[in-house]
Amino acid sequence: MPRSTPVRDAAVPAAAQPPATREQILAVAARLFSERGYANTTLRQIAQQSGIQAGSIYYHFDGKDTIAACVLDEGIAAVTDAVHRRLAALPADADMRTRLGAAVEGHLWGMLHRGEFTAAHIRIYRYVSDAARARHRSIRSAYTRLWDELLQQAVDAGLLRSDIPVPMVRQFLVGALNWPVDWYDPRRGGFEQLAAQITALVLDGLTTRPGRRGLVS
Amino acid sequence: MPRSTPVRDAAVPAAAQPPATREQILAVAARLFSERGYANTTLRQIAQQSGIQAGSIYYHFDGKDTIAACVLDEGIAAVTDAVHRRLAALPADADMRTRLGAAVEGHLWGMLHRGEFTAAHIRIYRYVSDAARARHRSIRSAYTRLWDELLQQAVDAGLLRSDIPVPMVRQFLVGALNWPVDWYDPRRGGFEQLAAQITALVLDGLTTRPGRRGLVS
DNA sequence: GTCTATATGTAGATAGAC
DNA sequence: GTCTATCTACATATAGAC
Repeated sequence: MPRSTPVRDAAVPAAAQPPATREQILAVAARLFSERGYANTTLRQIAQQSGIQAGSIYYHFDGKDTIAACVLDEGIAAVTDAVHRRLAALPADADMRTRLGAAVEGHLWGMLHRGEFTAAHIRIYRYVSDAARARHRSIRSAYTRLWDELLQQAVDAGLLRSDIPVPMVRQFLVGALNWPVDWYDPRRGGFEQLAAQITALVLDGLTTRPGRRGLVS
Repeated sequence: MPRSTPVRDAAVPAAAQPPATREQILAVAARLFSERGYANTTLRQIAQQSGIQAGSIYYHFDGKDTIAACVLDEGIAAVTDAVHRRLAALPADADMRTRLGAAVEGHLWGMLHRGEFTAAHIRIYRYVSDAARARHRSIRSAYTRLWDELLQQAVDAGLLRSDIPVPMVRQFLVGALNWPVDWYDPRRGGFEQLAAQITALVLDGLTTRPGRRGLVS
């Protein structure tokens, strides 16, 4: 388990601080894990790009596995927080299509806004130690449950097709939403455009449909 | 580069042969690569599960990197072959929806039928040596081109939405089709059912639509 | 074709100075 | 908090017997 983040003096603006070494290590580790894979990333590489020596890492973390656990934490938190925030910001009487769209946008926002951590999470999750993975199983299954409930409500409301089991729809949907982190390029259209396009694709499909709502562009 | 497969006596039924050591090594490697990651899989593990000693692998392959290259080959070939076969089997006057559906089913069939190799391909591609990856770039871009052409034809035919660029639709689509290998369980419904469900989801989306064609179940 | 034995490199982790 | 130096383990790959 990671050390808990030390409490900072609230009177000092956080922005004035240089990046804490611990956070620096995590950011570098996330990027290297997703670029080079978990086992193929060495503590020496992480240390070098963090501007310290390899041995110094052990002052901040118990070891490589603990670093991986923290990176996984950041990645899943970015996504779940974004989804919860967007859903909570909706008016109480928002219809199901609006709610689904908000959840989709939240997932995409979390994924792309903290791309190093979310990409690292997706790519290294299966390959970290059993201990680190076990610690995350409950977090991930809570997120899964959130989607299953949302999708079931959408089925009940008559918005979603009922000919495919909700868990399978969820696996398809969340899987599809995880890919843009691989290829999204902010220079070709901003986030809002991407979110609208992906939302249209998952909700309405690739084909044209007469009287479609929410046409993009 | 791998040695070319030795020519076998055509008079001897292939099925009567015990699995050639070389093929056995590849199959074990593909499974271990996808289960444990590339860098975290050792030649000793591959050798042990192939029933030989680590040193013996070098009679069949130049090294770990060559094994990875062969696994990548098998994975992409399984998918491209299946797609080409399904498209070629269609009558010449098949409409675009039929053609798109055939390509989707072909991709899924290739992915799931040779799951160890295709899963390994997806998971290790970014992490093998530059040399092995470079060798595959052209193969992968040919496959990408096949999809872009198919999708563009579908746009021209009025079947596919034209408000999202074809390359982005392709990235979304192929990405979405790559996930089922992570969670498909043949004990819960056969391949035909899965293919019909995934096809419906990508073509028509998650939402109900009036007068939808091709309802599943 | 497969074995044993080993050369060589480098990984994660630790100890103790500063 | 960070450094240097080092321990121990195990990886890929090679050599040569059988």
